[in-house]
Amino acid sequence: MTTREKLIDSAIELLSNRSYNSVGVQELCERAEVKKGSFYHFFPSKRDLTIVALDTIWENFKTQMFLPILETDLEPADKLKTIMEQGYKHLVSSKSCNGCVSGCNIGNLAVELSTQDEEIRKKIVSIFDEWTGFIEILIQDAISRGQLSSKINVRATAQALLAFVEGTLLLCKTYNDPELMKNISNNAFNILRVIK
Amino acid sequence: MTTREKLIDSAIELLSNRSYNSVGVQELCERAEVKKGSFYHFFPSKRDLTIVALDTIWENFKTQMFLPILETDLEPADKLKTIMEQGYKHLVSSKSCNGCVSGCNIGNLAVELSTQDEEIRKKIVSIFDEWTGFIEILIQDAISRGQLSSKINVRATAQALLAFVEGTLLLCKTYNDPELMKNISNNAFNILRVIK
DNA sequence: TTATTATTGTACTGACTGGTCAACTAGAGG
DNA sequence: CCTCTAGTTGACCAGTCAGTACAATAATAA
Repeated sequence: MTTREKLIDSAIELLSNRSYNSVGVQELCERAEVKKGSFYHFFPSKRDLTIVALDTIWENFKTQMFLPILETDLEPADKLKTIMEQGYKHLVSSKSCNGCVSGCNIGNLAVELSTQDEEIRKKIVSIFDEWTGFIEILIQDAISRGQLSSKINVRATAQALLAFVEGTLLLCKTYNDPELMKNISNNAFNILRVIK
Repeated sequence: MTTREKLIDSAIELLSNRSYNSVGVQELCERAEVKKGSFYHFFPSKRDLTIVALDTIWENFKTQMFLPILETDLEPADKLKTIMEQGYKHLVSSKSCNGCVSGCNIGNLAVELSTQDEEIRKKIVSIFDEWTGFIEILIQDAISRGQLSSKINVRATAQALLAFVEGTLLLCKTYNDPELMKNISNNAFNILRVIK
């Protein structure tokens, strides 16, 4: 593994379990077993490493878990269910590994930095846009199967789903309990009847 | 206003728009026009002030916006709609005031600190528990009016709603756009048909 | 009045922050 | 052999961090 890769890995690991402002360049380097000078040889700043880490996190999530599920021939609803199940498993393993539920790595940075770092905010927006785009395809699929009205606002519905997922991860992190995810997603469909 | 109150106000203001780790004790004191010595006379640590600020934020939200709506004689669904509308207005005014959507002050601290400060995490859990409790009452009301099946898991449904609200605020903050809240909540009811 | 307590002000600590820099090493191409 | 370059190193900034020490002052009570 190259020095650059070691730094990215270190950033993903540390930022996943802690926060941007609580992780220092020094610690980033120590975990990567790299000297500070090397850090600034490969990345102009901590923020730049974070942006690359963000891209890597999203790329990994997309190619290793999200897309493989979307490319199956499951029903749209079952795809969603599978995604939630995979998310649950991820939370369980992350908790057993480091003692706490870390939630969504991307959402975490979004919350912490959106009002403070415009560049990182924009990067996360582009990730959320792409994410929403995939959900839109899924919803379009449901529409073409006659499971959803063709009159709905596809984009807003996809965003609502993403919001629901992010919010669920936020609660799991706060309660430090992956089981919440099961309960919440099993009862999510009741929301509709309350809202409308 | 007492020195103590000035410090709490300052904490609420700064923590609402930024993050815990990016706000220092010195800045907290400057905004409150209070010297550091006074800070540590009234609060043993930055964390303790944060916990008091968290309590105050929740108390204000509860008594000034949440409870007044719950105590009207609106239908449960209309109460929820009103809460979302009020939330939207709050986002709009916060954005016009300081240029960015700050999301949920409580959720923000939850995300940043849940894996790092057990005391603050527990405080937020107790707030979310209370919040969920009020939503449960609302759902029970809907059940007793025959608008929801009595077989549903009331607590998990309430948590799902809270997750949805928190996730929506997270997206609004990331996109720095209050309008998302309108679109998302208007299309939330489509989620159900996708999920189930 | 005096004694006591609550509050404020100033100066400071040691550790840590993100970031810079000049010196150095290893290896490739000629 | 020399030279060039990418990579590496550790010392070193200036500034900030949360928190402390303690004297000076204000308010209160006896």
